[in-house]
Amino acid sequence: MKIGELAEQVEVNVQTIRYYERMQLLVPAGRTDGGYREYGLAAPKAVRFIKRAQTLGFTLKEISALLSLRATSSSSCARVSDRTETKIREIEAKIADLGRLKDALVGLKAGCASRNGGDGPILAALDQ
Amino acid sequence: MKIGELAEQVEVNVQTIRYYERMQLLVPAGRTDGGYREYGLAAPKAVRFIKRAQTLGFTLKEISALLSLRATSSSSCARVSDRTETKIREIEAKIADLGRLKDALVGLKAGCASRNGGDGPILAALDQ
DNA sequence: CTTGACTCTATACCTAAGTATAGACTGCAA
DNA sequence: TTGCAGTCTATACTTAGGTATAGAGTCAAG
Repeated sequence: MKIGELAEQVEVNVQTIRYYERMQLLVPAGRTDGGYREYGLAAPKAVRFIKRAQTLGFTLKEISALLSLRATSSSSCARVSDRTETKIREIEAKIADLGRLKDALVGLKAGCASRNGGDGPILAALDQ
Repeated sequence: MKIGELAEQVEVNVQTIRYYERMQLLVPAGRTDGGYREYGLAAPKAVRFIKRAQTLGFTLKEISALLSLRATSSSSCARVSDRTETKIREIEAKIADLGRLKDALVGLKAGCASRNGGDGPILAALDQ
């Protein structure tokens, strides 16, 4: 599939896809004789992955690192495993933070009627 | 406390704190006669909240909205409760995404030795 | 075999979130 | 009372992540 079709399918700008390529995030499967980029079936999934990961607070650089964890072929298994472990811990920390933030909001909502509403809980949610 | 002390305590640039003020995120408790900003004891907590929330994928605008949920005094309880509910759902979606991403990485790590390593699981983690 | 939609590269522009600099003021301490 | 660190406002610059435009090439349909 060509870049325009991909862009339409995942609802992003064509320029954005080319930008991701410059950032090493999404390399087309190949090029036509005329020089047009050609994308495989996994491409839409990859773009959606990037977009979702961004909403989870990962930068394009971090997403690139995440994606490169897939490339198990070359570097040693132990090294990949280490970096993966680090990422897992980061993600767990985010989940914990979000959980506390959610609890604070749930408390806020519950307390709304009962008029407690101090700013304590919400700020405290992400404290340490 | 003055702006420099606050900045040092939370390890952010003085300019950043003033920037947050322009963005309506962090208003100083008051000003000295000479016009210096003065911050209360909650200020460091508020700055750390902003920083953490950013790593969770919230923009400053969204963080501002989160913080304004505290201001229960004025607008109607029902309206606040509604917006809070929406935020809670957003956060739950993020937690779910992160959980799937984590599972994918755990699988990757486990599968490393056993040489499966297709790119399937990691891209699939954030699909739909 | 031409025309119109699409693509190419390169370059310029845009917004969010800061960061730095200039020039003036504050305020404490020697 | 002067000197120096810290602060003020205003303005300019920077980086990340795009988005738009110009000018040239590609390619399928009529």
